[in-house]
Amino acid sequence: MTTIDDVAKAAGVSASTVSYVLSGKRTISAPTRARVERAIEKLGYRPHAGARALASARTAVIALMVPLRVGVNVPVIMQFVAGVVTRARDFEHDVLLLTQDDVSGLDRVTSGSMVDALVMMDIEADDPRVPLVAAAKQPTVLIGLPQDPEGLSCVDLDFEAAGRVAVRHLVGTGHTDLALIGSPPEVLRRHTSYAERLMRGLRDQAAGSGAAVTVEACDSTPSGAVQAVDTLLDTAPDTTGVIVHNEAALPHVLARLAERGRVPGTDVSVVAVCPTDVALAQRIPMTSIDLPAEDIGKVAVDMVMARLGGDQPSETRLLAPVLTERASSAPGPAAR
Amino acid sequence: MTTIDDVAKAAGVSASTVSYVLSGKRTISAPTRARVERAIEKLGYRPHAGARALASARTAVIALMVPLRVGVNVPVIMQFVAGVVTRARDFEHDVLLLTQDDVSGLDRVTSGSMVDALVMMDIEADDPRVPLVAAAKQPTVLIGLPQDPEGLSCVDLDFEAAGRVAVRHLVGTGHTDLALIGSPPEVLRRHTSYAERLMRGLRDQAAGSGAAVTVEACDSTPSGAVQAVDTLLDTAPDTTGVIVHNEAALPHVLARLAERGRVPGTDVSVVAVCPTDVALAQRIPMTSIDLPAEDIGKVAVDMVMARLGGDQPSETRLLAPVLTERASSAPGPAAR
DNA sequence: GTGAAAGCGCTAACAG
DNA sequence: CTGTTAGCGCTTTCAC
Repeated sequence: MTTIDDVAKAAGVSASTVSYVLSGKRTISAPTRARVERAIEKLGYRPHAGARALASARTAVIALMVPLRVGVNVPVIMQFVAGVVTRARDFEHDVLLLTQDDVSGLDRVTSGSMVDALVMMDIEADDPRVPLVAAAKQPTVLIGLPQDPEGLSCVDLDFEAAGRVAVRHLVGTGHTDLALIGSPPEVLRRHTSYAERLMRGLRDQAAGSGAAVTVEACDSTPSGAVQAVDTLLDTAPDTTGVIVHNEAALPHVLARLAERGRVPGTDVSVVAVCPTDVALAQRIPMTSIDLPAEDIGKVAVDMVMARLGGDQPSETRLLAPVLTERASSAPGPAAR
Repeated sequence: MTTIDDVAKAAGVSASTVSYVLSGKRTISAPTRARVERAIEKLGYRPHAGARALASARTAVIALMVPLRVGVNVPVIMQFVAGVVTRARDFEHDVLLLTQDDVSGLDRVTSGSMVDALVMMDIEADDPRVPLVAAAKQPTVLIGLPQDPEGLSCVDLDFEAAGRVAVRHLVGTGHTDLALIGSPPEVLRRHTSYAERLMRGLRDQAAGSGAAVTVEACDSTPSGAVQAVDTLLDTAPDTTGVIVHNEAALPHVLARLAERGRVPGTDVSVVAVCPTDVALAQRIPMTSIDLPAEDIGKVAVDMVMARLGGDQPSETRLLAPVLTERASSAPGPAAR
C-alpha cells in the first residue's frame, strides 16, 4: 500500500505538502504541485479513508436510511435513492445504506463516526427515529414530515397543495363527485404524514368548491385495487373524478374502472399522484401530479451538505406540485 | 466524544483490556469484563470506526454495486439488495452503496480501504469492472456470470437449468409449440449472461424433446409487451406454451394474450421466471420458476465473508431452479 | 511557500 | 490474565 510518505519522498517534499496539495487548503507553488501530482499519479496513491477520518473527523460518507421491506412503491423509493446517491457524489460523498428496521444502525453510524450526515426516508408522524437523530452530532434531513421535527430539516412534496391542485383540476373540468383511492390501510394506520396531508388538501378544496369527496384506502395489490374500486362504485356510484395515490395499484384501478363501465379518460377523469414515468407507463398516459422523487432526494442532500458547512438553521422545504394533463382526463357532467 | 481511554479509566483497566473485551480476542476474567462492560454502558461508548479501520485494517463495511438506472426490474433489484444488507448485518457489517455507472467508485473504495469486500450485481459477459475488482486487495463476489471470472467468485440462479425445467414442464403437459418472451433488446445486446443462459437451456431441452421454440425480445413497457405478443402470434400462431422472463412486461403480456384470444391458464400455458411474490401479484397466480433474489444476495455475502476469513479458493454457485405450478398452467394440444 | 511534529482513537505485538 | 507501547496514515497547528 502506498502512503502519503511514499508520495512525499518520491516528490521530494514533506507529507504535509502532499496533504495540502490534495486538500487545497494552502497555496502551493506551481512546480511543487506539479511534482506532487506526478508522484501521486505514478504511484497510484489513494489516501486511506480511515486515517483521514481519524485525523480530520470527516468521513466523506452520508448514511441513507431506506424502507427496504414494504414491497409497495419500491420503484419510487429507488428514485429517491438514485437522487441521493448522485447528488452525494457531486459533493464527493459516498452513501452508506441503512434499512428502516435497523434502528440501532442510527446509533452505530452516528456514535461510531461512520458518517458525516444522515438522510432518512419514509418518516411517520410520530417516528421513534426522529429523537434519536435529533440528538446525534451529525446533521440530518428527513424526507417526509414528522409531527415534531425537533429542529431537524425536512423535504417533501407539498401533498396538501397537491390535493388542492387535483381537486381544482377536476372541478374545473366539470366534476363534482370526487374520490381518492389512496394508500394501503397500514400506511394510514402508521400516520405517514403524506397521506394525511393529501387528504387534508383534498377535503379543504372540495369543501370550498362544493364538491363531494369519498376516500378509499387501497391495498397495493391487484385484488386490493379491485376491491377499492368496487367499494367506491357501490358507495358513491356517481363518482366521475378519481384521484389515485398508489403507484402499485394504479394499473389495476384503471383496469377495474374500465371493467365496471367507467373507462378512464372517457367516462371518468383520473388524476394520479406519482412519478411521471409511472404515469406514462400506464395503458393510457395519465394526467398526474408529479412526485419528483429523484429531485427530493437531491434536495435532501443539498440541505444536509449546507448544514455540514456552517451552522445554518434548519428548515422545511415543501416542493410545489405540478399537474400535467394527459389522456386520463375527461370533461365531467357539469361540462357536457 | 468518549474514547477507549475514558472507558479504561472508568473501569480501572488499560485501554487494551477494553479493546480485548470488545473483540473477544483474549480471555478476560469475569469481574474485569463486568467492570468494563458497565463502564462502556454507562459512558455510552462506541469505538471510532476510522480509528479502528486504521489500526486493524478492517472497516466492517462491504461495498454493493447496484444498477440504479431506472430500468424496470427495480423491485427485483431491491430484493437482492435486501438480501445483501440483512446478511451483511448478520456478520456485523454495513453496506456502502455504489452505483453501476460509477466505475471509478470501485477504485475509490478499494484503494482507499473504505471497504473489506465487494458484491457486484448485474454482471455482463464482458464486464469492464471485472478486471478492476479482480486486481483489488478486497475479495469480491459477482451476482451473475462474466465470460471470464478471473478468479472471482460468482452466484446466480442456474438459468440454463431453468430453461430446461420450463420446457420440460410445458412439454410434459402437452405443449410442443413454445415461445420465450424475454429481456429487452438492450439487455441482450449487452450480453447479460442470464438471458443467454436461459435461451441455451430452453433450446437444448426443446431440441431434445422435439418441441419448437420461438424467441421474442420484449421491451419492459406496456407497448413493448403488446408488440412482443403480437409479433409472436403472427410468427408462430400455434404457440400454446409461453415462458416469460421480464417482470415488468409480465402483466401486459398476460393482458395482451387474453385480448388476442389466448387466455392464460386456459388456452395457453404461461411459465414466468421471476420472484414468487411477482408471480403471485398477477391477475392469476402464475406458474413460475422462482428467482430467489433475496437468497442470492445472502449467498453472495456468505461467500464474500468466507473469503474474508481464510484464503478459500473462489467458486461459482448456481442455485437450482424450482418450478411451482399455479393457475397459469393449462394442458396443451397433445394432452387434450 | 514549505517542514516538523503532535496527535486523532484504536489494535496488537511484546512483556510480564 | 493484564498492562505497556508502538504504530496504523493522515491532518493540522506551529515554526520558519
